[in-house]
Amino acid sequence: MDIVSVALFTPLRRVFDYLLPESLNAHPPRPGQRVMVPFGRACRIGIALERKAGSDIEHSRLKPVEAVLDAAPVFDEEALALAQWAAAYYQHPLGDVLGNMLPVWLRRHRDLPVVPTSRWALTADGVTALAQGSVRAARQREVLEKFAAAAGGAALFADADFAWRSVIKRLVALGLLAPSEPAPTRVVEGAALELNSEQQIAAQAIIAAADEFRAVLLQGVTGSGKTEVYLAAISHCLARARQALVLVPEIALTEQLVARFRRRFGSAVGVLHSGLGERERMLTWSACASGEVRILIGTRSAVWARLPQLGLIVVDEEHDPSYKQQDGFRYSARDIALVRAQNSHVPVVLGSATPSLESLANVERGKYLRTELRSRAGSAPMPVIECLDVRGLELQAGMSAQLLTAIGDCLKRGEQVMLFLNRRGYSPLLICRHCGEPKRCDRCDAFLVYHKGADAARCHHCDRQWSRQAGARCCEAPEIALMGLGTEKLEEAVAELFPSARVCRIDRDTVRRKEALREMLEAINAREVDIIIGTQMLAKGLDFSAVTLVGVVDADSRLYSLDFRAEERLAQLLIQVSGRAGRANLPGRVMVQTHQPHHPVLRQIIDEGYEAYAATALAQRREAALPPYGAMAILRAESSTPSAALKFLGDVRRLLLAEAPAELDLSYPLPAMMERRAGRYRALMVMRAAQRIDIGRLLRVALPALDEMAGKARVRPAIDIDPQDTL
DNA sequence: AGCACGCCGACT
DNA sequence: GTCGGCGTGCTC
Repeated sequence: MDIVSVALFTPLRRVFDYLLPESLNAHPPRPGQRVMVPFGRACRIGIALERKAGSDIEHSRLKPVEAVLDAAPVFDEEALALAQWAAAYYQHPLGDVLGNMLPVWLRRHRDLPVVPTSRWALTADGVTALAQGSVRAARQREVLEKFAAAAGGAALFADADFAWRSVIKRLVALGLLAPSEPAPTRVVEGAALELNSEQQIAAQAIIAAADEFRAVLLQGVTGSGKTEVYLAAISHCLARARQALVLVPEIALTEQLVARFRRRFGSAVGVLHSGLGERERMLTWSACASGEVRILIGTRSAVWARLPQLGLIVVDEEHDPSYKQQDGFRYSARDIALVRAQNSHVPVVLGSATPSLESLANVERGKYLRTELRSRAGSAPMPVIECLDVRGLELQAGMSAQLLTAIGDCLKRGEQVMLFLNRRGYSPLLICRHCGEPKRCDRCDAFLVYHKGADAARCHHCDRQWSRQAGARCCEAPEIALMGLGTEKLEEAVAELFPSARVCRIDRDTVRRKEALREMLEAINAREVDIIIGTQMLAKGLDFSAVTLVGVVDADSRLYSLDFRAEERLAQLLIQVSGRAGRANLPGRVMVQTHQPHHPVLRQIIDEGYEAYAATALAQRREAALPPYGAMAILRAESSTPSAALKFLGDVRRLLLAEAPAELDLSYPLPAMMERRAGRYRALMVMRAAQRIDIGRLLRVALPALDEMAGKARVRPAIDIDPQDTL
């Protein structure tokens, strides 16, 4: 009797046993290999795990494996071990963990995609046609000329250039172009910048650990040249015939970085992020697994990419909360990067101007090695942050006279201004002037936000939108007034106040289109923009060289958050934001408007800097036994009826208390910050312990009962280990 | 999660 | 009289 257990891409916390039919004896599935199995009525793709002689399931109920897919396992040993570890650590079903680790294509399609020819060369006819000028169509001629100009007549077009694709197809049909052998990816070392002494020390620290696990915290102020250190370390890694993985928090950041990496290392650079199509992701994934891609740059999910010769991992902006997946499998790519580096005995670099308190605590414990970059390129000084007390001041579109004057002065000098406001849309409140009721979303506990461009009242928490008048059922003839300030309105007001200034807004609404962000960044860097308005999206490591004034229009909203990490976030945001101001010979200025000028956090960040703030915050966390000095997990629950989630957590709490060791702290069930979201009611319960193993052990014991209770109560539970926010 | 079966409203 | 709404139950 030959049986194989198979993990399926379901949220079910178990694996399924299948019989191995004799027909598969010649090529039995290896662990990590995809298989086709009958499941319920349908046939599904799963991942073969270990072979065994028997099963707990009655033999007659076992079905046979239908087929073994692919020539080789899609998970190597390293990946399978990592999956097992992650499933145990995050208490998440193995099948779903494995599903998250694979490109969607491999979950959905039986066969691998046909690899497109991405290289073509001019044929003899093509050369002649071009020489004779017999190609009439401008686009076709343009493409042919590009090929003619390229070395060996084989130009490479970006995969995304579908417009070119169709032209090329036409030219191939005409016999002027022919597919050519794909050239091997080449690492073409471009010119490296001279590293300064700090950068050399940092790079050396990483290079020295080339064959062992070492976590290096690269702490460098904005503009101190962290990327050059990454490049130096990666160059060394490539020279040793190893692959490098670079994680970035935002898709928006990949483009700038990819361009820079491609300039230095040529075509060996691969990119993986959620903005790519299914097929594209699959191809890059394969190229990583085959070793064709030598450097992979990507967002969160790229941490799972198969890199058989992995030699270095870089986590850029390591403090960024978007490394944590916020639904489903709630893993932290930053933490996975560390585990992966450890498993593979390679160094991992955590880069940030504002390291997470976790990282600083690990430096303190001697677990991470810290190297610092203190000087900015061109020895530009860090800008001074000015705290603007706006209490009692008259504000125009949220801006004080002082800020407006500073903007005017800056524009007069021909320099760029950047304004931050963390609310998108036009106005965050639509109020009925008769009854004073704000418009609310009917599926969330949230107010609607008016978007002027779309002339719609939108909920930012689900995908709903209404017309401006609709939905106000409060009065017979509602008169809707728009209150409050969003980026859209700020943009409008700024354009009115500074009519000759060219204004550009960067937020989730304006970068929705794929190319939009790149175009805007190009316009900004070409100095075709004077005032840049945006949400925190702008703060994430985007490079602007001519900005000398940064205005934080409203720092207050973040001071009232109940989350224990809110202050850390504010500190990081302020420092990151101020890093955008001033470069080289242009001194920068940062103005932070607040109604709480004496707020201790704000004061400390402004007067003493991030390091001092971090030291204070760490002391407080230690005092309160909060992360990074204690373990935390959150048990979340969602239900479609108001009290079911809360009641469920109450029941779970009793269950856990019966099992829990005394040192475990279990909060009462709490409604989530926004209890109702997209029509679902959400509740949570915070678990804390000195050691995370205590939480893990307890959950592991309680999970079967918990899952059963959840099923009966029709509640969807979710376990969030090391939560990023407690709301 | 899928994908069924399974009982009650507006349509050819 | 059907088509179809999504409630609940199972999947080796």
